[in-house]
Amino acid sequence: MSVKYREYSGLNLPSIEQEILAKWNEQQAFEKSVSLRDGAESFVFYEGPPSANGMPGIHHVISRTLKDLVCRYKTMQGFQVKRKGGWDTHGLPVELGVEKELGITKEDIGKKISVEEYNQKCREAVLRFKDKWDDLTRKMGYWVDLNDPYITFKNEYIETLWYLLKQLYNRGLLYKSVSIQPYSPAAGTGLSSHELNQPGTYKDVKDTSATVLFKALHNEKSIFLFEALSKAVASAPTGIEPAETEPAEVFLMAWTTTPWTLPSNLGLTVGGNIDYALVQTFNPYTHLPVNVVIAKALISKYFKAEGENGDLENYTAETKLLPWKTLAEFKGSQLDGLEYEQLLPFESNSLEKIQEITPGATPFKVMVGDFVTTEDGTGIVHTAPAFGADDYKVGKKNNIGILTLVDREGKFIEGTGEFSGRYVKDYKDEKDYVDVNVDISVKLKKENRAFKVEKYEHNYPHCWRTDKPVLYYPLDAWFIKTTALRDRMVELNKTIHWKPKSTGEGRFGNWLENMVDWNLSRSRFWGTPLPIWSTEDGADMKCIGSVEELNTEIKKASEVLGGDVNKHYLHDGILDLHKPYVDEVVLVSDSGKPMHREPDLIDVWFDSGAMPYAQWGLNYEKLKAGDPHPFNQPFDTNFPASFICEGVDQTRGWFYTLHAIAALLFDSVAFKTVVSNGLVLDKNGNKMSKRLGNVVDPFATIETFGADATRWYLITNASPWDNLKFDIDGIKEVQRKFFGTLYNTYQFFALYANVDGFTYSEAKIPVAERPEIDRWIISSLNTLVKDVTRAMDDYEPTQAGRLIEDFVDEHLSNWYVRLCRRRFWKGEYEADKIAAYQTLFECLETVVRLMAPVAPFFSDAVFRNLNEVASRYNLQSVHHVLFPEADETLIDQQLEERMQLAQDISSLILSLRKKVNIKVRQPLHKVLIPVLNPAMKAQLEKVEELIKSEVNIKEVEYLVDTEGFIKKKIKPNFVALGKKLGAKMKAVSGALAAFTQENISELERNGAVELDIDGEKVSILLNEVDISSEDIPGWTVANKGALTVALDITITEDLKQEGDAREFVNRVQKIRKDSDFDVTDRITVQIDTNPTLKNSLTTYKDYICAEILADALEFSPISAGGTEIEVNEHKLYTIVTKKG
RNA sequence: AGAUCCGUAGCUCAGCCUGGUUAGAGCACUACACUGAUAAUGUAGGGGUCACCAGUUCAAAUCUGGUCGGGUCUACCA
Repeated sequence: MSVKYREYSGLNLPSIEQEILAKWNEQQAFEKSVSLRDGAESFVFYEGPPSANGMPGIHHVISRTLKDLVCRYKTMQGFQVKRKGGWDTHGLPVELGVEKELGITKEDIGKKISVEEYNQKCREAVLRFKDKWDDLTRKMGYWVDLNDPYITFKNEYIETLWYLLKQLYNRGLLYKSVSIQPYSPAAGTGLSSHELNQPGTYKDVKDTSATVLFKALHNEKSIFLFEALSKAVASAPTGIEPAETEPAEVFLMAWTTTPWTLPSNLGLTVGGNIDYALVQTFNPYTHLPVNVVIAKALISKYFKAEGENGDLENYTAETKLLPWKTLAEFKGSQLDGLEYEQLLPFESNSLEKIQEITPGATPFKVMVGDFVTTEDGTGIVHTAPAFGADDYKVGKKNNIGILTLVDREGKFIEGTGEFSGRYVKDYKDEKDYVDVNVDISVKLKKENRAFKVEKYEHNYPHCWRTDKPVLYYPLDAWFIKTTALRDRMVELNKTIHWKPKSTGEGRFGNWLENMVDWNLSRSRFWGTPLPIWSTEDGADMKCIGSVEELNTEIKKASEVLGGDVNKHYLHDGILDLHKPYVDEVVLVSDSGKPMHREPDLIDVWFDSGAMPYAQWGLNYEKLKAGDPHPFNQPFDTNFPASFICEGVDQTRGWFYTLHAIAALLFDSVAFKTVVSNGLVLDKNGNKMSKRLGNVVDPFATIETFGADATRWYLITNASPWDNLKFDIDGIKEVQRKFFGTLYNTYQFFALYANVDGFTYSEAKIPVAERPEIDRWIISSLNTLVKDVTRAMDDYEPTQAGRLIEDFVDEHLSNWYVRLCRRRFWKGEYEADKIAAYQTLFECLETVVRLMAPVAPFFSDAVFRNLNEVASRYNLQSVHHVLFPEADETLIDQQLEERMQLAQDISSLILSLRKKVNIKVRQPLHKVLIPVLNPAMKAQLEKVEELIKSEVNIKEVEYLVDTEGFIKKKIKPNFVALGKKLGAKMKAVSGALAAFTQENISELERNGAVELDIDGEKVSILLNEVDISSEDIPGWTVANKGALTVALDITITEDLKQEGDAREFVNRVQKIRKDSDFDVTDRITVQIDTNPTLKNSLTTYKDYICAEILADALEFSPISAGGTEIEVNEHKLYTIVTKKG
């Protein structure tokens, strides 16, 4: 075994990581970190499965670092943390990738290429970059079980999904219904939201928009409108006579950018709280008098202000300015239920037809909907349930039926009059395409049913493949009735610990409140098939919940139906649960009819949301026993998750599907804590994208700067949930500042510990017996442990990391080591030195354990180096030991405070030295520190020695309050006084500012003072003010807060000589170093005669010799070969030689 | 359009929950020092209307409301 601490020749993080990786591999460090905790309490972690059909990016590094550090931390706290990896393998991105690669489109599948071949291609493509991912996982130090991951395309996985779906089905939570989905008539296919979000699909187009007039029926629902009308007419001095032949008409005005949907109109929707007005005016096309209902806020869009109350009587076709007049105002809710005349009646949309499709439907009425705005249009929304999701929803609620007068090719069906057979948009690139929307508008104009027709430019989605406008179309789909359990899901969500909180309450909470049923259907090829078989008339259905069940049903169907039915699946049963095989299977209904599979696949998000169960697979014994959790072990100890973590973009993705399935089927949360991290942007705050060329290659970053520096940077630079502007310079800074400093500290320790043979073999010196500074750093260290633990427990790794950084840099390196350097290289190997070694060792070892979760490599390297010599643990890796626990008895608040005082005072003295230009090497006689109270003096006395040596001062003199000598200032303590005084604060503050030195002294003597504020007596206590010294007349002083120091800058002859001596020592040390002498080499020194310096050097001969490891100083003339040095402006030659 | 996060020095971020009177670090820049840890370190300097507006309060970077700008998610609508 090595007895020396390893020393490095320079800090090379990547190479250290290589070494550690090799060790982990060879020693099975990860596996051991799990098996060492056998029998311990589990901390359950779920790995959100990435899709391995694309390259990993730097943004994957951040969430995986978070996952990893939490798991490592919990392991170090004694929990057992199993981390099963997983791969998301189904879904559109995979399919699109394969289509692109093969140069085919969806329509070609099943034609140019068989479904079987196509799916085979998908299966191959999906793990294409698995090696790259595994490589990144290893190199970034992410510990996750890669040997036995769950893979969503495996039969066992799909089978569990089927089991879950069947549970939903049995509970009536899985149902088939029509939904309005984006649909491309040109391509003949529905589009997923993903496809709709392809770049460039939304385009600005000019469409014919029409504001049309729906004629209100005159009955009790609308009576208030007609009454308002007749009242207005009656009160008018010369009203327009409602002619007998032409009864007054009231129109509801609605706007549409898709006039082709008008024949399918079945309702009008208004906002309940929106104000509407009944306006008397004329139709600008027919010039007939009309009375229209429109949202009050939108009147100005249709009528000019100058036309208000215009001359309605003398209006003619030639009148330029349309006169108008508000007759009545009312809320939208008053319009609810109002009926109107059908706008464009044809044979295909007669009431009989409508009720044939939807029995009992009551169309052509006004409804109230919350989606109505007064942004544009008229505030009355033309509602055609087939062609808009909102329309469908509100229509269904009000039972107005549904009409789909356009077929899947995008043309009007037969029975729509002159429009029959015409395409609603130019889907076929026809040469002489005439826009049917224009024709519809013209027809309406002629019929006095259009008020305004114009071209309207808006943003509309287009099919990314055909470039043709999408339309929203009703398609059959299977849904999970998530809304049935909405309240429970909201309730369960309240028990989840969200980081950050707002994502859970806001983004996720609101999402739950407004949740709609989950549309599971996807009409694609590569995915989990819906395990539902139905008869042709849809009367009988069967949902399959396991492979065994399917095989049984396969046999049964074959027996009942006979013939060739299922003949390929009789022997071995079904071997692959994907298309096309499942589609070949025919089952039989209880009534003996053949059943075919419902053609849909399910949403991939169901795949990943079901991973808590499917990752373990279905257990048949438990299933047969009727276990409510029939999954393989270790499911029971691994549900729900203690912790999961993914990007915020998963809030409505994975987080939601996990939550929904767990709530729906198991009345449980799926995870107790969830951390959602923000995005990684480039250094300018732009999203990284291949297109912009600003993506950061994680491999290159890790290879150049090391995984630890990268991880540390990602974690400490910003809170995980804030977006991170990724800047390479930031990593460089981390590397230099944090790892560099820590490395130096370790290197320093190793250097001297090796010289002295310190192996931590001596008995531990009780902390109480160690010097003040040791007790201080140990107190700070324990405070650090306490704070880091708190931060980590609260899932605030950013804070934890920053705390560690501050400790290493400010306390350990720049104060403890700096002040203690002498203790390591001077003197004998005895108590004080051993205490120093033990202290520094303990600090290093603890720091390394604290940082291990975030920086797993470097921490392990240092830990191993320390432990190989000291053998304090019988464990190989820092990741196997326990996380440090703070020892409260070692925390001394007073001590930490006074050390802060010492640091502040030293810094003040250094600034004074700088001001008067006296270097630190020149000793000074004394420093004066006014003390405001005995406690402060007691504190200072304890750190006096440290201050003296740090700033090279002989004596500290404390100035107690001798009146007049110290000038004091007084300031109200706002926190204390504010509460007491409230509004009088300003006056008191003014009064205190005017205090004289006598006033202050009086307050200090009596402990209180009475002030007269606006005739009121106010008593101010000593502890309600802050008194500080500000000046010592006749001295150069420096202040910081309540602290003041004054420096005696007289340099006596004696001090001067000592200064020379020190300067000389410094020069010789430099020579030693330049000559590459070992720190322990003894030397001889020859000095050229120099009268001024000889005196100084002789006086301090002993001191000098001790410092530079010389036996004597020899003064004799040097003729040649000497080194010229400069000691306080005196030039001097010297020869330094190694002895022996 | 809705939800949410963010806006503090040239850059990266603390401080905000729990309001308190000189708003802090680090990086970068400039000058000086220190040097047996040296690709480190210290001291000093410049640099801020705490995005904007209004309110609450004796007191607002901090609390409330609104506006603007940026990001993300969801939706896409007559």
